[in-house]
Amino acid sequence: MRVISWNVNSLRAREPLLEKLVLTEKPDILCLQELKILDKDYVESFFNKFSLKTLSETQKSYNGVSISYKEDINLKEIPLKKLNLIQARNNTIILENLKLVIINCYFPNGNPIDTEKFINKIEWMKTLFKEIKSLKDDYEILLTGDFNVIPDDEDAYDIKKYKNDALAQPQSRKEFNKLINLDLIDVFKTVPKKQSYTFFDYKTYKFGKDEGIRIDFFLLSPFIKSKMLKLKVLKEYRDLDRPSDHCPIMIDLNI
DNA sequence: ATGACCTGACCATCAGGA
Repeated sequence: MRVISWNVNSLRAREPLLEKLVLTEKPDILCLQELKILDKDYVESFFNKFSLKTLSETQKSYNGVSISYKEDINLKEIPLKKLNLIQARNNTIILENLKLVIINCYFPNGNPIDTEKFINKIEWMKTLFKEIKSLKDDYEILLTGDFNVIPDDEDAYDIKKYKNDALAQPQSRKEFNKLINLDLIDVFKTVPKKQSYTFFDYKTYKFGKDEGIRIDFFLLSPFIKSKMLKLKVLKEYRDLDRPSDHCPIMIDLNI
């Protein structure tokens, strides 16, 4: 089973690259973030063209997440409503036959740090922690998406630039580590730094300078990790016409 | 450097991203 996660920074703007991604990489499950479109029917019909079913949480202009999947996959949605109370930031699905839950998240950015936005980021992460804590008793976990957290200094090309950024604050890292301490494995952690960056700022053309940060993740329970066949940041999609500022991330599982 | 670039709103310029 191949799972891809991608913060597309607008579905409409990324349609040509999404088509390429779907046709080339053939994901079984495709988790997207930052759709920036309200129209759920539009999102669904876009992926229908590629024989993918889709479930989505949307809002106008901002945020929005979706999970598309091959038609023969048997799954059900479990809405974690507390994660979508204010903005559309989560879809969660269960594959009952595998006892696996897949949680797709667009974590709040949280900047600037002296505002309500940062408080809301930390609250949202605490809510996610509680949800996963209760799910992990019954299910294997695959948690993915744009976490908007730089967990360690080495996950940025120059951590000094992020000293006052919500992504690298101790509180943000603490909430990230609480997820890890639920016995979830950050599988990209052992991938060499320059191959594990997932975001390159449009401003000052960071991609060309290889100055990125690692903020998109797969966090897996140990059994799912044991089924991992392949893992890759699809960096080439950051180098095409009209790219997202995030790279897609891809994992193959022997399940 | 509270910058730069990109997107959606909507038509001039702002909010938001990270």
